[in-house]
This record gives sequence, structure tokens and C-alpha cells, in this order.
Amino acid sequence: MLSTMTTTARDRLLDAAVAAFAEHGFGGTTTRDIAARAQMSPAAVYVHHATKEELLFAISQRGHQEALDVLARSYAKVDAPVERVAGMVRDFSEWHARNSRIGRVVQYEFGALSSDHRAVIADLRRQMEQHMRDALVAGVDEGVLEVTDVRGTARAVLSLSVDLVRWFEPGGAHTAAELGRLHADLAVRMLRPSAG
Amino acid sequence: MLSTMTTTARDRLLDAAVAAFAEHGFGGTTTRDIAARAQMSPAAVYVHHATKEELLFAISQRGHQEALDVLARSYAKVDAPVERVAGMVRDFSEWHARNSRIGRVVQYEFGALSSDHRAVIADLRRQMEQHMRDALVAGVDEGVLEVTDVRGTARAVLSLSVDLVRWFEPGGAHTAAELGRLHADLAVRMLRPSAG
DNA sequence: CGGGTTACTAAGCGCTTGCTTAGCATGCCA
DNA sequence: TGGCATGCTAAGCAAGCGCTTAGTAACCCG
Repeated sequence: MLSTMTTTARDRLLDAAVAAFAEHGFGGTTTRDIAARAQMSPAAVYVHHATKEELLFAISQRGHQEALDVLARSYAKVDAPVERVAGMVRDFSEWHARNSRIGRVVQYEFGALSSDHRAVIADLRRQMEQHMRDALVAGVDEGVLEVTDVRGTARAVLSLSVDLVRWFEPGGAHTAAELGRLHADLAVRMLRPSAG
Repeated sequence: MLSTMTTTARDRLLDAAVAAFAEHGFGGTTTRDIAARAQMSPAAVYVHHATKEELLFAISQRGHQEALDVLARSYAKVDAPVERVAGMVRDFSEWHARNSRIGRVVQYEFGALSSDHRAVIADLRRQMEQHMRDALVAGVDEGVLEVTDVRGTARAVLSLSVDLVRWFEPGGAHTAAELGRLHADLAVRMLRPSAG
């Protein structure tokens, strides 16, 4: 029961911090606000995390790792390059829509991390871009994708998914699944060889 | 000379605030930091702007208006739908690359605005999306673009340009002009009717 | 049962925050 | 020439900040 309670309190704190950071930004959020959202005293924050920045790092690392896992799983699941890229974009967009608050925090508060923590996160980001580049290169090698600037195009394809955290709201014009399908379709059209 | 000096001091303050907000976020920036960057005393900030939030609003309004003007000019300059969309994406991406710090502030600090100011900015954003939707619809009507979800696709096309403020650094792998051309090419491929 | 660990709180320390006040030089207009 | 507006600064106020300290209740293991 103790370790269950511990995990619960820690997670309540992480959830509260995600909500607060997404709403007011890292610099605009007080540790008192986080504590209140988690229904604890201000000092309780420091039982589980040494500083406010470590709370952000925990959120950022978990968020990036989850997103990377989504991308890696979608990469590994399919061999045919076109269908593989489509699946990656679909799942990556859908994850960002379903986790848009977390996405906003991890994308926009990168600069608030300490330089050590920033290096850890930057490495996770590099891995995401590498997965997408690998997927593009495989398609080019098989002649089913046409990409002249692999680095720039990989970024552009990922932008489609990432940027939706800026405006996505559950209950809006699109569901997460619809956005995933739309973006996958647009990405495939972006990458297919021009006719002729 | 007086009005020149006034404009200069006001603009120095705006520039300083853009740099500070882009680096630390709105909540993480102190008015003392802004004043120091503009080489003034902390109180001088309040000679030109009533509150820190009004400074952000001035930056956000100016930034959004400039970006909207870029889009509107590119829309008006060309009639042929495919070339028009290509020009809009090229110029919009290039502007965001050349003004990535301003772009970061106006995109990521939207939530820090007062609700009155937020309404003004939201209207400018609506106009941008409307311009892109109009451009897509014109192409669909002429049969030279294929778009099933106009609203979602317009957002996706704009995402290509906007999202680059998240990572673009002058002196990186791409120049602003190169990114504009790349994104314009990708957008056109996204929107062209499938062969057959 | 007793020593130690864990999860927490009430209170608060020292500092920083957004913003204000009082005052001063400069330049313009009557 | 005198009165007033403008653009600025030095000093500082009340409030709020991140984080610490001292202490308590509950549980765990020998």
C-alpha cells in the first residue's frame, strides 16, 4: 500500500505540474499552484522533486520517451516504406493530439531546462528525427518515395504532427484519430514521386 | 528629433522584450531584465507601456499583423491557384525563419495575454487561416488542387511554416530562403491531384 | 516493543517581483 | 521668459517567490 500511495502522490504532482505549465508556462507557474492542484502543501512538492526544474525534466523526459516509443514501434511494425511512413505519421499525430498538453510543455519549455537536462532531451529529439530520416531513405532506395532534402523533409513531416499541440483541443473540429489519418494522407502525398 | 528619440526608445524596449521573452518566456522574464537589455532603468519600461502584458500584446499584435500582411500580399500577387499557394507558403515560411524569435514569442505566449488582447490576436489568426482556405478552395474549384478537408489541410499547410520557429536558428543547415522553397515544394505536392 | 524510514504540514526566511513615487533635466510653446 | 509636457532615474513598497526547517503521524522491520 505504501509504494502505491507513493506512486500516486508522485503522479498527482506530475499531472498537476503538466496542467500548470501548459496553462501558465514554466516561469509563470508557482510551486504553490502545483501543490494546490495536487491537493498538497507547498512543501510536499520537495519531498518528491528537488526543484521545480526537476519536475519539468521528469515531465519532459517521460513525454519525449513516450513519443519516441510511438515512432519506433510504428517504424518496426511495417516494412513497406510508403505504408510505414503513413503509419508513423498517423500514430505520431494521434499521440500528440491525445497528449496535447504534455506536448505543449515538452516542446515549448525546452529552454527552461538546465543545460545538462537539455542535453538528455536533445538526444531523444535527435533519435526521433533519425527514425524519420531512416524511413524516408528506405523509401528513396526502393524508388517508392522521392525526397531531395532528407533532413529538411523529415523535419517538415514531423512538424505536421508536433505543431498540432499549439492549437488542438479535445472536442474541436477533428478527433485525434481523424487528424492522424489526415496527416498520414498528406505526408504520403508529399513524399510520393511526381507522376511522369 | 524628439519623436525620433521616442520611437527609438520604444523600439529598443520592444526589441529587448522580444529577446527576453524568446529566451525565458513571458512568465520567466523580469521587467528589470527587459530594461537592462534596452539599457534603461527598470522604471523606464513604464513610461512607454503600462504593464508587462501590454508589452507582450504590442509585440504579438505587430508580429501577427506582419505575418498576415505577408500572406495577404502573396495571395494577391498571383492568380493561378497552384503558383499562388506555392508563393504563400514560400513567403510565409521565409518570414517565420527570418523572424523566428518574434514567431516564438507570438506563438507560444498567446496564453499569457489578457482575454481582451487574446480576442484581438485570435481574430488575426482567423484571418490567416481564412486566406489559406480561400487559396485552397480556389484551386479545388479550378480542378488543379485536390483537398477533401479544407480546414484541416489549411492548418497543416500553415503548420509547415509556423513550426519552424520551434527549431530554426540562423546559420543552421538551411537558409530562410531554402526553407521557403522546400516548404513551397512540399505543400504543392501535398495538394496536387493524385495521378490518374 | 523500539529505532528508523517515509510522507507529509505549518511556518517562515531571504530574496525578487511588478509596479509606483518623487524628483530632475530637457525642450517646446505662449 | 516662464509654465508645462516629456522622458527619464533612484529609491522603494507590498506582495509573492523558491525553497527550508522543524516537527508529526503512520508504517516497517528486528
